[in-house]
Amino acid sequence: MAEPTQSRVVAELRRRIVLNLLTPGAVLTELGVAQDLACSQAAVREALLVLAGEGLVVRAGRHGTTVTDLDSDTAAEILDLRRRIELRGARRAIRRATAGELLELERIQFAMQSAAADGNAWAVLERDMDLHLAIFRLSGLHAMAPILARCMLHTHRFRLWAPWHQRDLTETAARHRPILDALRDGDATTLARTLGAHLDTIVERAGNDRRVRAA
Amino acid sequence: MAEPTQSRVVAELRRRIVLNLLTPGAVLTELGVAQDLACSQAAVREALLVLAGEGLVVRAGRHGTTVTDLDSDTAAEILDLRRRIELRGARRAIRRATAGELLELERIQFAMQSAAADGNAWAVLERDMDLHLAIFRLSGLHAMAPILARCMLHTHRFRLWAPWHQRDLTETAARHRPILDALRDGDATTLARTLGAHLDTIVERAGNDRRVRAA
DNA sequence: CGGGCTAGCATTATCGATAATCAATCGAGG
DNA sequence: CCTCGATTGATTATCGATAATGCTAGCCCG
Repeated sequence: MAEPTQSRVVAELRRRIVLNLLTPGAVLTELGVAQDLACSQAAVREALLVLAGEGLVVRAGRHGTTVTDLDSDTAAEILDLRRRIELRGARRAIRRATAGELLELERIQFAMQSAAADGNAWAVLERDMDLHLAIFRLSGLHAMAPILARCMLHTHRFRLWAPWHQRDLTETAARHRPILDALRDGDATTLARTLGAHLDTIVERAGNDRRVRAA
Repeated sequence: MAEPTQSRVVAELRRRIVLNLLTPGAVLTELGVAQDLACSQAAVREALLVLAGEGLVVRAGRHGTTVTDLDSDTAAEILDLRRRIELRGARRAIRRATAGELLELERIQFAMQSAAADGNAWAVLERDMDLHLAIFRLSGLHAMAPILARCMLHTHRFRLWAPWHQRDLTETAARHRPILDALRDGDATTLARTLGAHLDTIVERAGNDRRVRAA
C-alpha cells in the first residue's frame, strides 16, 4: 500500500525486462498485464508509456506493445556513451561534492553491500544504478541524468542477456569503494582511472570480438 | 479527430516548452491544461508522463509538474553528446542506406523547405528533427534514436531560449542538402565534415560568456 | 499574542466503463 | 478454388467519477 500503484508496475515490468524474464519480441497487452499485476488498465498504460520512454518497449499502435530487441552493436555504442557521460560527469562532480552528499553516497553503497550479502541480485543492480546516478548528479548536469539512467538500463540488460553474466555480488558491491574514495579525496586522475576500469568490467568480454574502437 | 488526442496534447505541450512559451519553473496542473486543451485529465497525465521522460518537465508529486530549468553548461554538454551520436551514426549509415530510404530523406527535406517557405518556424524545427532522426536510424542503432531525439529537443530549446535565435528558415532548410548529397555519394569524410559543420551552426557561440559559473 | 491542531481545498492517483479501431476470419460469389 | 468483402473479436484510446493525499488557512487553546 505504501508504494504507489504506478511506480510499482513500472518497477516490476522494468525488472522483468532487464532480467530478461520478458524476452525481446514479447508482446504485452495492457489488459493482460493489468490482470497479471492486479491493477487497472490505466496504470499499466502509463507504465508502458514510461517504459517506452526508456526504450525498453515499443508501443506498436493497436497491436500490443512489444519488448525491444537487443543487439551487441547498439549495446557497445551505448556503453561507450555511458562511459563518456560518467567520466565527464565525475570530473565535474569532484569540484562540487559536499560532505553531506558524499555521506549519502556511502549510504547507497552500504545498501548495495547489504543486498549483496542477501544474495538479492536485482536489489544490487538497483543500488548500483542509484549510486552511479547519484554520483553523476553531483556534476550539476541535471538534464542529462535521465539519459545516463537509460544507458545504464540498457547496458545491464545486455549484460544479463549474455550467457556469462554470473558475477559475485559482494565483489561487485565492493568494486565501488575505490570510486567513492577517489571522489572524497578529490583526486581527479585516480577517479577517472577507477571509474573507467569499473565501467570496463561491466561487460568485459561482451563483444571484444566485435569491438574495435578506441578506449 | 484524425489526430489522436494524446499525441496532440504531447505535441502541443512540447511545442510550447521548446518554444519557451512555457518558461522554466512554470507549473502545470493536470486539470488545468486539460481544460486549456479541451481533453480529459488522463490524456494530460499521460502526456506529462512522456514529457517527463523527455526531460522537459519534472513531476513533483502532489504539487503539479514544473517545466525544467535550462543552463548553458548542460546545453553545451548535450550538444557535444548529440554531435558524437550523430557523427558515429552517420558513419554507419553510409554503409547501409538504401535508395528508398534516401528518397524518404529527400521527402522530409522537401517538407522542411515548404515549411520554411510558409514561414512556419515550428514546422521547420519538427522537420529538422525528423530528418536528423531519419538519417540516424539508417545506422541501425535503434535503441539510441530516442536518446538522440532527446538531445535534439534540448539543443533546440536552449537555442530558442538564447536571444540570438533568429535564423533564416529557408537557409536552415537548405543547409541540409549537402548532408544528403554526401550520404548519397557514400563519401564518409565529406559527410562527417558537412554534418559536423551543420551541428556547429546550431548554437554557434552559445555559452562562451555564460560558462564561467563553473569556477 | 503565538503555536499547534483541524477542517477544507486543491491536486494527483486510480479505477471501471465506453467508444473507436484494427486484424483476422468466415462466407459468398465468381 | 480463389478473391474480395463484411463481420466479429480483441485491444487500445478516451473519458468521467471517485478516493487518497498533502497543503493552507483559520481557529482554538495556552
